[in-house]
Amino acid sequence: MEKMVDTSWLKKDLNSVQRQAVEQTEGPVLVLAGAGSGKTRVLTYRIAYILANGLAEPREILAMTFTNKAAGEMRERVAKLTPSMLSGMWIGTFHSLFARLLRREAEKLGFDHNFAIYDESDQTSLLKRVLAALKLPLKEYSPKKMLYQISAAKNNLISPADMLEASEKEVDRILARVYAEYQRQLKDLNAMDFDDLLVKPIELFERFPLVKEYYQDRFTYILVDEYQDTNRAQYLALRYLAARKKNICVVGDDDQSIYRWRGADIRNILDFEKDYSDCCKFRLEQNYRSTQNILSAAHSVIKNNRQRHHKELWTTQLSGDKVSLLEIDDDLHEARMIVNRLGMELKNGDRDFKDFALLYRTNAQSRVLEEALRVEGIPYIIVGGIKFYERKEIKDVLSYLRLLINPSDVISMTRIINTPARGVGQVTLGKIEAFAQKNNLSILEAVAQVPQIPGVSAKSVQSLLTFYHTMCKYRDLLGQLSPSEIAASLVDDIGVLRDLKQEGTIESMARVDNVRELLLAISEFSNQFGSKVTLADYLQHVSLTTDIDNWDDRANAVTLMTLHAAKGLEFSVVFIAGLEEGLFPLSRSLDDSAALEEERRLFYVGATRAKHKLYLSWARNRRRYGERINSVVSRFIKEMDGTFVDWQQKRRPVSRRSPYGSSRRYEETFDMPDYENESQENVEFRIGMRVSHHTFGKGTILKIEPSGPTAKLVVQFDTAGKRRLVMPYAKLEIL
DNA sequence: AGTGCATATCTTTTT
DNA sequence: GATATGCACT
Repeated sequence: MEKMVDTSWLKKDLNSVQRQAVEQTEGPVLVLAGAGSGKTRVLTYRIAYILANGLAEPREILAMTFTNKAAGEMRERVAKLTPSMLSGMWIGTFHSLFARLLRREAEKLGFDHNFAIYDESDQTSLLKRVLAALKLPLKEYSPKKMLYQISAAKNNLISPADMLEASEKEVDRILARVYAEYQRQLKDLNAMDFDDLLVKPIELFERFPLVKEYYQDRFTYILVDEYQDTNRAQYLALRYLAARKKNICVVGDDDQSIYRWRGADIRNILDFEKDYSDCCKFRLEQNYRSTQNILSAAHSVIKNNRQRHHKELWTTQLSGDKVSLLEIDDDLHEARMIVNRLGMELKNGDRDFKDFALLYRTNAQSRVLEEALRVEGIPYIIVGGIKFYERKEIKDVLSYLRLLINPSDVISMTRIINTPARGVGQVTLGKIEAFAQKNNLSILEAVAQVPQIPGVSAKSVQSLLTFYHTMCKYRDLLGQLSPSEIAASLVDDIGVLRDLKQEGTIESMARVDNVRELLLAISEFSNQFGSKVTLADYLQHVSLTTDIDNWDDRANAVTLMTLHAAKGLEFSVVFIAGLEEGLFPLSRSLDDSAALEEERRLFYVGATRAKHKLYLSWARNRRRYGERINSVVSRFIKEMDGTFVDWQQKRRPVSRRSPYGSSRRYEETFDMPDYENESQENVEFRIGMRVSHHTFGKGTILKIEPSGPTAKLVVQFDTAGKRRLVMPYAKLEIL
C-alpha cells in the first residue's frame, strides 16, 4: 500500500532535518525549531504525510496552536497539500478545542452545554460580587491582584482546597476562600473563565476515565505548536491525551517563550526529553527568513540567557545590511526618525507599506508613532490596544445576546438591566437576585416574577416586565432566525442606535458605527461558516478571538503592534522602538532574573521578525504616565555584538532631504529645540543607573516616580532589597 | 436613581 | 494624561 503513495513533494520542499521530523510519525517527537526555520511547514507537512499515507483519518488528528490565526494558516496549508482530507480534523487553539470538548461533556461536570465564557472584565465583575458576598472591603482586596493570583493557581492546577491547606497567613486563607467562592459562583452562573477552559478537561479526564479513554483512542496523532508557551494545565492535558498512543509531536523554541506571566512554563519544553524518554529530537537551525547580520546580532543578545538550550541559527543568505541603531532625544523625535527611515527604505528597497512593522513593548507607545505616520500620510494598521469587543456599546449588545443563550448569566444581566435606563438601580437588582436565590430561579425567571417582589416601584415593575417579554420573544426566535437577524432586530428593539444618535456627540456617532460594525460582523460570521451556525457559536467565537486574528496581512499598510503580537510573523523591515532600561526591559523585570530573561527572549522574537533590515531605536527622554522621564540605553543594545551594528549615534543631521514626500516638513519638525536646556532638575537619575546609598549600599534604579519636589526613586539594592526613596533626601551617589 | 466631581490606577504582554 | 471607578450630593 505505502509504496503507491507519492511522497516526492516531501523531498522537493523540505530540507533533510525537516523531512526526518515529518517522517518520524510514531512515538513522541520534539522539534526544536529556531525562529524562521520552517516549523509551520514541518507541522503542516507532517499532517499531510500522515493523511497521504493513510496512517489516520482526519478525525484522528489533533493539532493545537495558540492563536486562531496560526490555526487558520495551518488548516489552509494542509488543505493545499491534501485537498480532500480536511473535514473532521481538530485544528485550533487550545482554548477553542478544549471549549469544544467541554461543550460536549459539560453536563458531566455540572455545567450546561451553553455555558458562557468570561473574559477579564466579566471576571472582574464576578470577583467584585464575590468580595461583596463575603463582605470583604474592596479597598483592601484589589480584585485585579486577586484575580491574577487565582489565575496563577489555576494554571498550576492548585484547587481552592489545596490553597487553603497551604495557606499560613490570614491573607492567604482569605484568598483561598475568595477563590472557592469564585469557582462556586461561576458554576452557578453556568460560566467558565479562560483558565477553566484549560483546567476543566483535566478534571473531566480524572473523574471520568472512560471519557479520557475515548479521547485517547480517538486522537491517534497529536501535534502542538509553540510548545514553549504551554502552562502546567496544558502540559497535563496533553499528557493525558497522548498517554495511550504516544504519538505526540511538539514544536517550539525555548528562545521564544514569552508568556511566563500567563503561566507558561519553559520547563515543559526544556524537560520534554525527560517526560518522554523514548522521544526523537530534531533541531531546525537553518533559518530561511533573515540575513546573517540580523541573526548574528540577535544571537549575540539571546546567548546571555542562562535558561536555554544552546543553539545558533545559520543561513545561506548574504550578510545583508547591518542592524541600525538610532539614538534620539525624545519619543517624538524617535517617531519622526522612524518614519523618516521608513521613507528611505521605501524608496530604496522596492518595498511597499505592508513590508514594514513598527514594534514596541507597550501599547501606549503606539500613539506617537501613529501621529508621526499620520503627519506623513502613511497608511497604517494598529493591532491590539483597545479591543473592539471590549468597547462598552459592543459589550452591552453582546450581553443581551449572552443572556438569551444563558439565562443564568448574572454578570451579563447586571450589565444590561439598566441599559438603556429603566429606573432599575442596585437596590432593585439586589432584591431580584435575592428573590431568585430564595426561590431557586434563574435571574431571568426572577425578573418575570417581579410583581411579587415587595418594595419595587410600579414604574420599575412595568419596565422590567417589558424587558422580560422582549427577552422571551427573542428566546423563542432563537431557533427560527439567523444570528444576524436576531441581533439586528434586538438592537432595533432596545433602541441603542436611537439613543446614541440622540446624544449627537462625535463619540456617540463612533459608537453607532461600532454597533453597526458588530451587526455586520455577525452576518459575515454566518456567511463564512454556513447557515447552521448558531448565536451560541458566534458568542464563543467572539470570546476566543483576538485582535491579531483579524489582522489583515494583505492590506497595504504599515503594521504597528506589540512585540508579543508579532510572534510568528515576518516583515521585510522591522523597527523596534523604545529600547530603554525600564521600558524594554520593563522596570518590573529589572530585579527578577527570570523575568529579565523573558524580556530578552521578547527582544529576540522581535529582532528575528526582520527579513532584510532591522532598526532599533531609543530615546533619552520619554513621556510616560504624562510625565517626562529620562532613561539610559537598554542593556540589550549594549549586549549586542558591535560588528553587526551600524551605530548611528549622532542625532543630526539625519539627511538633508527627506526621501519621503515633502522634505521640508520633515526637516522643520526634526529641527526642534533641544530639551536639554529645559526641565533638567532631576536628570542626574535615570532608570537602570547604578547608585550607592550610605546605609543600603549599592543598587540599581528601578523606577522614578516624578511628582515635583517629592519625586521618589525605587531602588533595588544588592543587599538591602527594594527601597522607595524620596529623591531630595536620598543622598544617592551615582556610580 | 442619577449626576458630577475626586481619586486611583494605569502601561506589560493575551487566550 | 486618560480612563474608570467610587463617593457625595441632589
